[in-house]
Amino acid sequence: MNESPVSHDELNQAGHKYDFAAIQKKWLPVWDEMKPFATSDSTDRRPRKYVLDMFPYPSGDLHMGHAEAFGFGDIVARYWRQQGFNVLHPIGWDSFGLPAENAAIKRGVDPSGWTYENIAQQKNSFRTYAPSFDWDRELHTSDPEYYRWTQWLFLQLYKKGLAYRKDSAVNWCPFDQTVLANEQVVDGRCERCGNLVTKKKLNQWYFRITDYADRLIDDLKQLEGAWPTKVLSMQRNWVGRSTGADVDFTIEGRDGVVPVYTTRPDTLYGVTFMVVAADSELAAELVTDAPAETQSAFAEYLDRVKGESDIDRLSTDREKTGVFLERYAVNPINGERIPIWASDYVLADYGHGAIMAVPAHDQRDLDFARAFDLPVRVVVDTNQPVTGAIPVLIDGELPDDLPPTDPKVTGEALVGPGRLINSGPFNSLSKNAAIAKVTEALTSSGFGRGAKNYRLRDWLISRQRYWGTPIPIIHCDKCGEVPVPEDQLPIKLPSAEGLDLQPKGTSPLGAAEDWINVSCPNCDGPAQRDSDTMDTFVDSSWYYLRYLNATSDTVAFDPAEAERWAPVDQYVGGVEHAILHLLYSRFMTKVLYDLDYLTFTEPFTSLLNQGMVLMDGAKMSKSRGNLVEFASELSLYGADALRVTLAFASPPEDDIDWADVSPAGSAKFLARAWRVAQDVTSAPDVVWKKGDPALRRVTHRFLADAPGLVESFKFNVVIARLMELVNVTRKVIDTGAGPADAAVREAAEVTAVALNLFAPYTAEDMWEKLGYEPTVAKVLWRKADPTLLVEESVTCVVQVDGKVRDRLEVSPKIDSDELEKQARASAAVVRAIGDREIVNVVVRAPRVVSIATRK
RNA sequence: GCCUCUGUAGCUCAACGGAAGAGCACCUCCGUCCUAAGGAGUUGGUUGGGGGUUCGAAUCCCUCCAGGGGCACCA
Repeated sequence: MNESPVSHDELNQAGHKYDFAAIQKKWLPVWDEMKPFATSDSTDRRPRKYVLDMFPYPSGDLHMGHAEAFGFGDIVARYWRQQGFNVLHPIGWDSFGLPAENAAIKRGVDPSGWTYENIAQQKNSFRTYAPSFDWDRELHTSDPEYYRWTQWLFLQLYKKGLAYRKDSAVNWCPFDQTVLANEQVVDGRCERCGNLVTKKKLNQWYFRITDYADRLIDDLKQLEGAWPTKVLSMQRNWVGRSTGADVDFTIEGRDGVVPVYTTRPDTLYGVTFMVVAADSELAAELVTDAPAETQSAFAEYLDRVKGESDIDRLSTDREKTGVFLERYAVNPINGERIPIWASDYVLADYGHGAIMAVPAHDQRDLDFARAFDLPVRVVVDTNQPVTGAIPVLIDGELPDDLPPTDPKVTGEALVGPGRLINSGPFNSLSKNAAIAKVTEALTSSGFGRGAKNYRLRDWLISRQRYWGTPIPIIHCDKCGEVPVPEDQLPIKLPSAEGLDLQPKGTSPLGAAEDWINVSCPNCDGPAQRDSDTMDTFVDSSWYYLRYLNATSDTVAFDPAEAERWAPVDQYVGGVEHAILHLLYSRFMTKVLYDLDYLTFTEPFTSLLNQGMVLMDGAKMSKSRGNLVEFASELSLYGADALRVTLAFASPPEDDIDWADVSPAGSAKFLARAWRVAQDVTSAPDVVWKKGDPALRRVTHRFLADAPGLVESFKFNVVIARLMELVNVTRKVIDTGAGPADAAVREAAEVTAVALNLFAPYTAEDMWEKLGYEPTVAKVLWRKADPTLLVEESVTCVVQVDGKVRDRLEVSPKIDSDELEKQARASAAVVRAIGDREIVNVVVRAPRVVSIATRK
């Protein structure tokens, strides 16, 4: 969209016109002096609200996305202050992480220097944007004063057995040369750099988040209605709980049992083969006694599987592949002998890495059975239509004796409900009853038991990089793994000077000899520090608590302060963190609850996900050439106009296309509102009651409606209503009661107070023009006068057979009988009824009378 | 493929089952040396389509269509 920007020169032509630049310059130092948003101490008796924006990674400049998100958070924070709450609204920096390190490598500078310069710059652009932050609590996760407590947290988890090391095949980004958590792999690619992720066997640190899987799902109930349903379902999906049973199979020529997990124990009689994960230890073991031919076929297959990227594995409709291991398992329920295959469609790290295959009732098993011509036995009569089979119509109708549909022929597994057949004593049971009965039978015979499984894996937190929190563990030849005593924290990062930060697969810290070599805290013998650093998501998993005691050097946070302020009442941030950050924070909160540091189990009571700011329908980026610079928009239109534009463009959770919005329009609106305040000629002590009643009604309807709209995040509607109020006030000034009317002052004051949410500079300047001292941000929201909310008359619609036939002006308090009488008396209504008989009259006073006749 | 959310004026969105409305944009007029600022006013709708429930449906139910998002060999 092409529009000429409104420069402040133009707006300022006449000298007393709205000049956003001058207003910004005027009020910033005043606010700096006042510090109106410093959180008051614990003696403050007002009720509290904790409003938190997801803290930014310091990338240098603010961009439009920041402007939007922090704008929304600020609306909420300012709103609660107006409602009489003591509001905590802090800000900090997620300042550890790869970009600093990559920039450092590229330019040969210190990651620390790069980071803190960026913070200074970004802080500066924040200043003009003027969110109502309490800067006194500013924190940086890369400060030793902060990461000392991240290390302390690690040790608490370690003591609880929730932090441990293990060898396993982990996600490895060959570009960033570091491991990644499952959550950081998106479609088989590194979520940071986009390169294909490979697998690598490494010894790594994990947090035992799977211990909390059930609670991470069950506690979501507390958040229903307060978090976006989308996020709730993403969290639920990610944890991925399923319930079923473990069934113990024996294997011929082998001691012990092989448990398999199934969600369908009811289909146990339909098992016709077993599949083990090709890359599992069990597969390797089973194949050792097989004929040489089979061994080499298996080895070849395994090579192929290992070479597959996750992208290959994830692609849909792949042909099923596998190798018969020449071994047999025994089905415990009926003693049947079934062949064992190895395949890549069974995952080594889910369940037990082996499955019982029921091809008749599982699509994947059926695909495999059809690929290798294995038997298919139907054990549940599902009576379901099968889309893959085309029934033959006889005289245009389905024959009654349609033969049972054979999945092996149709290729469609029968997954629906039904009754059991071919299942011995369980025949004729329904699917659900059979699941219970078979599980029971397995349990009592000792061949199995009910079981749950999760998609969630433990959280891999080691990173082979420099710019992160060092892991507070010392490795001693004699004593093994020794946690650093808490009084020796923080383990500070050594200077990057002289270190080769170039990614090479091992941590750069390993080369810092002075740093890495220490004496063992236990035996004083020679030992070495752990050279890995923690995933930055560990830093951000608990930062919301650090704000409560941001400067304390004795505790991570004070539980009493947490009791006072936490959990966060309103959290604001992008939906891109719907899984990662939120899951980790929820986990850490539950851990701290179990350790008795907290009295609540969910960190964020309410969550607002803002949409993205797009340009021409696409994500903004330099390479795409559609980047709208925050700084240039800021100098063109000012902070207030940008904030209004972003809040007005759409509901906050929707995306905004910058091509569709008009910051110049917002600037015009602000100028219009500002002029209203300027035009007011009455004194602050006017008597409201004497003001123009029509304007007062509009003002008080706004006062009544705005709080509900803000609380349901309908910021765009609030602004539309505010525009309406300003328009009506303008009209009263120009062609109505005039600028001296009390209602005009009242409307202007309400406008200023409401604008404080969206346009703090303009609001402050209006407030001054209206004869008050700063700051408008501390003015309480005025209560609507209920007597001004009732209309003196309402229009009642009279319908006859659903058609509007007349309208009556009636009192809002009219009773039903009187209203019906008036409606029946209406000439138009009588005409519409004619000579037909009235069969029903519905009266909803005072709005509607509906008369139905026999036709 | 499965699960979800959303379709209302050109745009962004409102409307306890009760008259389809706001803001912006557009257009016209006033204004102005010119342009802009500013002001006044008018347009604009099969509420995605079809069916049902109801005295009455944008709203509830079914179905289809179109978009967005999530999940997707997790046994």
